[in-house]
Amino acid sequence: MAFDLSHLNPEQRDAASHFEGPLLVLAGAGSGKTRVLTTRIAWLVEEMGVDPGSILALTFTNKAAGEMRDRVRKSLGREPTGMWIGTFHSIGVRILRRDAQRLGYSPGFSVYDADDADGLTKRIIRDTLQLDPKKWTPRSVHGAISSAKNELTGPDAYAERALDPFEKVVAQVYPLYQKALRDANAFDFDDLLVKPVQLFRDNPHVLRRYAGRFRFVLVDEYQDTNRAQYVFLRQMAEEHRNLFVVGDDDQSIYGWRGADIRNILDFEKDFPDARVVKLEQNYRSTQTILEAANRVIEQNVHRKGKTLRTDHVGGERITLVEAADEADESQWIAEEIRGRLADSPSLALRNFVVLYRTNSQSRSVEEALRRERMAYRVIGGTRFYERREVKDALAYLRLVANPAADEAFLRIVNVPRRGIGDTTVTRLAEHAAARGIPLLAAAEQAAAIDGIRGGAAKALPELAALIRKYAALASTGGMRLDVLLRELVMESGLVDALRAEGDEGKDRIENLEELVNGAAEVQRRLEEEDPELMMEMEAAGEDESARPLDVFLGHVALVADIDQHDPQADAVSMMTLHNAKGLEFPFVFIAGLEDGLFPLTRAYDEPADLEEERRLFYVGVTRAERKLYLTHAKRRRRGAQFMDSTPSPFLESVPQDLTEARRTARVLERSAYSQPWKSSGAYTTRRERLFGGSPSWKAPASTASRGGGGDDETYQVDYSDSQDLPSMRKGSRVRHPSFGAGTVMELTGHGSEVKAAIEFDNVGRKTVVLKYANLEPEWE
DNA sequence: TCAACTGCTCTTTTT
DNA sequence: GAGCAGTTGA
Repeated sequence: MAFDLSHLNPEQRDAASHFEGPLLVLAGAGSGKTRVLTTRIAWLVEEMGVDPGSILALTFTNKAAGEMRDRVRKSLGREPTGMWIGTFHSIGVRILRRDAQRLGYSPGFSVYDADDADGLTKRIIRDTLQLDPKKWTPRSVHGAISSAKNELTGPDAYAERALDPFEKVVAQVYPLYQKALRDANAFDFDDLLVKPVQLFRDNPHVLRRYAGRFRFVLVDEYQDTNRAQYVFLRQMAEEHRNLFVVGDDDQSIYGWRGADIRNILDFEKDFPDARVVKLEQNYRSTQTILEAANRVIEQNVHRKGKTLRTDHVGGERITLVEAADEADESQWIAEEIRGRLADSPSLALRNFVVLYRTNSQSRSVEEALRRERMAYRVIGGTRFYERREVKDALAYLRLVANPAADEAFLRIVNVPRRGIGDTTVTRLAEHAAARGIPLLAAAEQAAAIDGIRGGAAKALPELAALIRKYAALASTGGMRLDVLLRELVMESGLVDALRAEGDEGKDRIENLEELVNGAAEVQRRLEEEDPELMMEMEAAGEDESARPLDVFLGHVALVADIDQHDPQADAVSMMTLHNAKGLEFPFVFIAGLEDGLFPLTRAYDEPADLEEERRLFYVGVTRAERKLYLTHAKRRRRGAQFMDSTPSPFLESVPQDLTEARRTARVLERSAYSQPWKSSGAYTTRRERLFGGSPSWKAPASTASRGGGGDDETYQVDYSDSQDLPSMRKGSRVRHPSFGAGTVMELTGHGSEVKAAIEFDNVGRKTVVLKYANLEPEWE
């Protein structure tokens, strides 16, 4: 019986049943490219009798990899045993786990995250090179190194090309940085892409092993590949040439991290025997939405050029919303969702998504949804593993897995406090550097190091002994991973220290419990021999192999969404536009369509950047199946200051006959009476009542000439951002999250920098910056 | 020498 | 609010 391809249209079928040779699928948004990818995999296995173990499928996010694996499993009706499906980074880890010894690493290596990498860069700039880390910020230096690595430019080649002073500094740091990583038995994110390429280049027989095994290579979101990824693919496919890539140049939004749009534009040049299939039929959106999307992307010059078609006709108009400020905008969105739900009982919260350019925009939307008592989940933003206590616990664990991981050691050496300060650490680092040993090893000898005395001389060997003890436990495999982690956070004193922090510490302890649950999950999957995880256990080395601990840490480093594991939950989704790629929702709100925010101001410097912002907008528009809302606010707080905003120029490219314009009640009211100080809205009104009404302080006259004028400034503080900066006056009773209840004694400053001197009932007088203090009215 | 405190700066997007 | 540098008191 022939494999059934009847669920595909002719172009899709053409692509999915392509057997050998390079193929580029130029797939528009919503054209079913994921379906084509998974169908091709199933077709190869079922119809052509290809061994699943010879298929390698690469994606950019873990989410996409997980979905692809699920779909393949479903369409095969069984586990695709031996097939490798994963992100470029996770595949890199797998390869390195097996073959890192050839690069001088051991399989228990660490993966340094961005913080670790910045920290290491900083130490090199400050301590080794004795340069000023303020002048040469670790972030930008590491960014330059990262870019160089992604272009496969090594330290020597970089140094030859370094011209300006900044590049000269980078050229000094770069080789030291690479050496420090190797000494720490650690890879950074970029290494996970670059090191396999080096490995293959220097060991042709290793490449032959992989290329010989994976006869079919598939890549999703090919437009996002950078130079290193491109070379990796070329290495893998050079001989068999079965490279199947799917992408959309119009959705290239990762230029800033090295994605090279030329990889897709020049695919036919690079692979002259390549076939190209275009998928221009869109199955996702209404005609209205699609027409708008086409108009938007037409404005870009650098593109292959596709025009999406749909069989859907008509569709609801796109709603453009003008709001007074971000709180008003968020409130409007929340109420619109409520209204939609009330109109159609078949709709659920999960049918709605709010998209924005920057993570910080999520806050006001969250507040509005909370107020309306609607469930929501925020994708991205402050991730679980980025939380302080989680990073601390993981640092302990990483040190246990890899005693050479100096960044982990530095993180926890005085957490919880054990009386080890900067001076002690510096002495320790000097000792370690002189002997070429890791910090942890130096800590064992602390008592013998000049200048380390007293408490530190005792605490350091104790810490080292603790780590050694758990390292031994991890190696024998006698203790379950989750049990090990639990005991480690207890015995290290981490939990006790958090307990002493009070309410906030309680939340943090809960997060640690969550982490222990994550460890238990990995342990369980390994015990059940989950094929996906088992693959990482089979390291190539004979004497050393990966342990559950290594597998867990590898996952934590690469999998961002340990804490948002519930795709079925009925909740409104919120995420950045970058995170939205590949997803679809019936109802989509794109918030913050203001000049300077979206597109960001800095994008105006480079035409290419502006085109990338426009592609980002295009990605957002094409997420919508049924209805699209584009909202903007006339005024928004950005960082420490307020900005009057004009609508995004992107809105001009959306044809008027496809849209309807709306204004929030607050905007209407204000323009009707033109009395901006008479702000309305239930929430503000409640605040006004609570705080006794009229504003009781003014911007000092001296600031009146700044920005929009003095009146404006006062108005901003008192009303328009009342949710962030409650209106108050001398004598108001307030509650501070850590200081408790108190009475406002004095108000100084202006604009967003208003400070309040507060006499707290328990802790006395403190001065707080209103913007950050998170004060609540005290209910009495 | 260290912990606690003050004051200052910072906020694009992500593996 | 967080991270960091600089200061102060113990």
